[in-house]
Amino acid sequence: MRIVFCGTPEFAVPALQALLAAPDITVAAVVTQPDRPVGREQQWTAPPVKRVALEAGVHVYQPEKINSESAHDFFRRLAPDAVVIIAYGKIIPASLLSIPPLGWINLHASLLPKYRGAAPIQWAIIRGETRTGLTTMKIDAGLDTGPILLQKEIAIGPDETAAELAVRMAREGAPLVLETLRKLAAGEIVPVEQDHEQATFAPMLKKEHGRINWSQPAQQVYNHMRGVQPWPGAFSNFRGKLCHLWGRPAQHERPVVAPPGTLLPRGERLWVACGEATALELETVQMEGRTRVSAAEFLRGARLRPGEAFES
RNA sequence: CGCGGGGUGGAGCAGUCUGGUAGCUCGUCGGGCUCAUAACCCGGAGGUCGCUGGUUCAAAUCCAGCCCCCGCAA
Repeated sequence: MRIVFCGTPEFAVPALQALLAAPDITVAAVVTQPDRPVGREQQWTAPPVKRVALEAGVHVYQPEKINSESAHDFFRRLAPDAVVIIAYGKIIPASLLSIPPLGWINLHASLLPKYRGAAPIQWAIIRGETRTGLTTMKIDAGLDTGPILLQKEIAIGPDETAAELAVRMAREGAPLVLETLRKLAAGEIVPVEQDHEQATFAPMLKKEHGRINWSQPAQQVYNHMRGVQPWPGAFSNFRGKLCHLWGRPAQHERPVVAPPGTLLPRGERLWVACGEATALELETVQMEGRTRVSAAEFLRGARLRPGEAFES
């Protein structure tokens, strides 16, 4: 089977590697986002998928616009049996979707129709889910609305972060993609229309999604912290400065009597009052312009006044 | 030249604007105290204040250049 692979970040890498290693599959080309300047120094950086493709000696195509005449020519000329698209980062126009006979096969990191959109892993954790899953589907004109091919459930660990879960799901998704392609080619899969009534959405995270809401119970604050790793990270404001925080729900028998956001030193340890009389224990703190330090180190330098609180 | 914060004994910070003997919390070492504690008390060691140059009677502090770290933005 001849395929074209479209993908960009680390999440797409395991599936690409599996496809490259599969004896019955030929990766005719890899399509990925253009190199972009990254980081404070604005260094031009190739997407992870591109690096893997180049190592494997596969042709790489990085169009600025996927909805262009040259992109259409590219796909028509290669004439793949199927296109595998994983976290590519652009909406594919319908005129391209009809080119491969087996269609465009997408790996999505949720049990569709739940968590449609760009950040399904993050939102599943933020919402406190204990299980999620992987779905392969045929791309159609909508956003993650295509018919389902295969699904696999994945348990979410109680302390797992979005970054950790993403690595795990990318790895588990690779064989699922292979299985989907093979069974689809063999006619062993009947695509199942999604139950659109049940759909929920997982929009791309923005910076402000990282801001902590201290009026939520500690467990919810913790779920939020886990879900926004590694970006945008969970943060609040302290003494007028942005402050990235890592922690976990505090163990306590008595209700915590302090307004949400109040910093509560307990010797070398540091709690923050949350909603419903709960508290979160901070493990590490990173004030803007400073390096990340333990709660104990933060306390030594901060000289907290009684009743001081995170501003929001 | 994208914007901004920072580099001070082993750790985290204050001091820099308003130059004038290097400070706080902790650790460490020695001693003491206590049934006990988020323990406490006394004493000691440990610093080229990122680097280079300049201004000055005098620079952690003012000026210039360089190195490194971080937040934002992309």
